[in-house]
This record gives sequence, C-alpha cells and structure tokens, in this order.
Amino acid sequence: MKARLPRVSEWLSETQPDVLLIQETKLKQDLFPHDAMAELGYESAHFGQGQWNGVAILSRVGLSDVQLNFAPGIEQDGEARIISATCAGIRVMSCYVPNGRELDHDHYVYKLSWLNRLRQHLDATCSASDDVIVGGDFNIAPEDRDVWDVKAFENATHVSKPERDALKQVCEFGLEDTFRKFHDEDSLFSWWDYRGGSFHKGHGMRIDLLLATSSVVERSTWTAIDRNARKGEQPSDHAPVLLRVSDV
DNA sequence: ATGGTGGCTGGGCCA
Repeated sequence: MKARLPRVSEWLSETQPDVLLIQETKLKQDLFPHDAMAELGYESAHFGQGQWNGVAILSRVGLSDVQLNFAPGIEQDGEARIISATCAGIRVMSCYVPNGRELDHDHYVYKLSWLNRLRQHLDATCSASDDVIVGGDFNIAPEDRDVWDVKAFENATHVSKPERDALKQVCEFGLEDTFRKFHDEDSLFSWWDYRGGSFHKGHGMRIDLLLATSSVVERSTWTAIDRNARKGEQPSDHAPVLLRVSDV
C-alpha cells in the first residue's frame, strides 16, 4: 500500500467505487494512509501487522461495525488476514487467504484451517439471508478454466481438491462467485506472476473473488476485471475485480 | 517453469 499509493489513489479517482477491499497492505496497523484516502472521499479501516499480510476496507457509503480478525469464539488467526465492516447495509469482508506454499507444507494445512474458520466466522456473524459480500485474494482458482494451463499446476496449490472443497464449504454458507453470473469464458484472470513475463504471455489465474449472498447476487448488474491496472509503472500483480450492485 | 520479479527490509523471506 505504501509502494502503490500513487496507483491506488489514481485508480480510486478514476474508478470511484463505493467500496474497495484491499489485501496485502504490508503495513503496520497505524501506518495505513487514512488521511490520503479521506482526501479522496473514502473512510477506511485497516487490520495490519507490518511487513506481511494486512487487509483494509475503504468506503464512501458508510463504514461501521468494523471487526478485525475472526469473530470472538473462533480460534483467532495470528496474522492480519480478515477485516469485516458494514457499508451501505452490506456486510463486507476483505480476506487474504493464506497462499499454502506447497501441498505438503504446514502453510497448506494453515490455509485449509483458515478457510474452515472463515466459514465459522460467517456462521457466527451473519445469515445467508443478509446482504453479504466476502471478497479478496482467495489464492484458489475455483475451477480449471480459471488457470492458464492446468497441466502447469499438477501437484500445486491454488487448484488442489482439498482447498477447492474448503472454498465450496465457505460458499455453502450461501455465497456465490458473482463473476460467473456474468461470464462463462475461460482464461479470464485477476493475477499474473511478476516473473517470466506471465502477464504478456497470458499466464494468469482467477483467484480474486467477490462472493455474495443471493440478495446481493440478484441486485448485481455487471462485473469486470480491470486488467489495465496490471499494466504501467509499479503495478500490483493482482488486477481489481469490480462488481456493480444496484440500489434496493 | 526448480527460474524468474517485486516489496518488505537492511539479510532473507514471502508471494
């Protein structure tokens, strides 16, 4: 968030979303640029730890009932990976799901545990009949059509069955991958590795998701991945995913 | 596709 403040500010000014969910701020809790965001018209809430992880929610339509980490009663995570808030009557959550690293790595076990606790967090704090959006970097490509080449992902994280099943368990709370309401195409990606010219080769994955409850899905009218944001100077390796939700 | 780039730092880790 520090290195890309100019890009984020420019993008906010041009795109003017009502709400923005940010992951991997890599900032200590109190170093988030709340003032710079306020100058652009956005309230902001940040859950940070510095150096790694960190999640935030920006809103110009209200920001209340902010919750850091999982709800009380659920095993708290040691890292700053989820923040929840209510914006314009919608409960929104900004999630940075653990990467997993390797299938036989402890971090992969942590990834599955984290997703299980995300489901617990949903069960504990809201209902499927509420307006809920759970968004962020899930580090999971839901289906094979969401990666550039399945053969390149054999025995790799992001596509394995256990993590996809864990994501399904999250969705079975009553959430839907909003992108697929509007787009059936394969090879539409939200992340490309910095290395090896992946972006220019089209070697990407769709791992950034906006999951929503049915009342939000019904009001959704449009979605897109802003891949232009992956271009230019000092881009993030992720592109923003946009969802338009009509007023009640 | 066992390297490669980028950002945190201030050497090495993480993605």
